[in-house]
Amino acid sequence: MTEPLVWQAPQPERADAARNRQHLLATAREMLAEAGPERLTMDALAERSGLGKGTVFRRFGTRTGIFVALLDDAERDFQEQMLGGPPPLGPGAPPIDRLAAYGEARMRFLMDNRDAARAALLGRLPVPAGGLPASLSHTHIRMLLGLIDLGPADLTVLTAQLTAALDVPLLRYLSATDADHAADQVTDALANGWRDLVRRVCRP
Amino acid sequence: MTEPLVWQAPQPERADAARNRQHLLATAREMLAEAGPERLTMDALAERSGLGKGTVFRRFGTRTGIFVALLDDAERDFQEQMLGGPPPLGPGAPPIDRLAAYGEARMRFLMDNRDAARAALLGRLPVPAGGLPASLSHTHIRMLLGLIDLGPADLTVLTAQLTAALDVPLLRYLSATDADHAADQVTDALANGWRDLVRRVCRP
DNA sequence: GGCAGAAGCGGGGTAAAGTCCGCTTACGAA
DNA sequence: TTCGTAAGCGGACTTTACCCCGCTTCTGCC
Repeated sequence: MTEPLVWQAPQPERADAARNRQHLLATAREMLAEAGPERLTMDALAERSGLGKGTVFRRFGTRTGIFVALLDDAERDFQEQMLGGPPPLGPGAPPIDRLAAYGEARMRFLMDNRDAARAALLGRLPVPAGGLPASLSHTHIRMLLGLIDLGPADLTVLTAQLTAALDVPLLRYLSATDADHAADQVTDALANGWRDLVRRVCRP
Repeated sequence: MTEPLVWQAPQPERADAARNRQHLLATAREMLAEAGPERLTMDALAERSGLGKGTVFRRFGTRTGIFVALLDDAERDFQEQMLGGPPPLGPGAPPIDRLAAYGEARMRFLMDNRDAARAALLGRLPVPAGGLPASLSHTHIRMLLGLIDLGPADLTVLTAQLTAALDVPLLRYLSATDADHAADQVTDALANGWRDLVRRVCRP
């Protein structure tokens, strides 16, 4: 019996619970847009949504859990593009190109959801007991690396390294106090850097 | 006028302040060794050291600041090895070898100070306004990369990527609930992975 | 429909981070 | 030595995440 990857409510959710979850997510999104992440407190969310504090915690586990849920939600269609959309992001292109394209797409995605991304990814990560983590990003990168001929390589470690190299520089930037200043240039530089890193790592 | 890299008390510290700082650090180290990081609260540290809570915050800024200070302290002699010790860690070896050796050394260092490292690096990083960060690790890696012929490359981004690829996988492991289980094997695997990554990135 | 018991709910309670501000102390200059 | 003042100190206060547990509401089953 393994722990779930990230915190989540037990499987078969009762109808009222599901309704509340949706309501809470919608309210959270509103509050985030209106007043920024630091104003999104558990008490405020409970009050504004007309539910009890206990309920909020039951649904999301921790404050970070709210941002993770928000990001998951936004990630859903991004994920579809990734798994079944047109190349180079979707299947059909050579895996190295898909890897490069994936990095750029993920960066733009995180950038577009910067508030949630910052709070979700900087918050203390829930780590599954007894194993290495497997976020969506991690899984996808590992899958693509498996399709590339890399010679002798420890794919587990390489995946962890590349996942970190993809997310962390952007997160660092997003945490800077003036993160909105030159957002596009920075994103471009990071996307180019990712492309270059992939090329260096994967060339024969 | 730039912000300091990490939070620190204003420059010329009064004698009583310096004494208190040392006393607090020593007490913190004791508490960490005796009861683990989660028991090291600001209140507890203040009480045990016989000082006021305000003083603790004045010295370290935030809770994370204490772990950062602890780690900095431990890092001092490691740093000397790095800057002036024998090759391949110190100067004299080819920069690629130094880079590889540095990664392994840093991993062992973080592993030896895992409690402080985890708390310091997972805690919300204080990010300097208006620029990319420059931790000791970051600076050293950037310096070494500057000595290597990499062809066209954005060294700023590459440095951020490699710094992340070095620290994050280990931190993830350190955050796992059973982090002490197979510590040495994991460290070895990560060190090998780092060596391999450096080789891939830096080969002509 | 009625029932049992699990799932969900609410909101008061606790602990710990971080702030504030009036009092005290070190220390350079006269 | 004395004095002015900036630095330091302490601890009450505020805020907020997170826990607890008695009560309520679903929902599958007869």
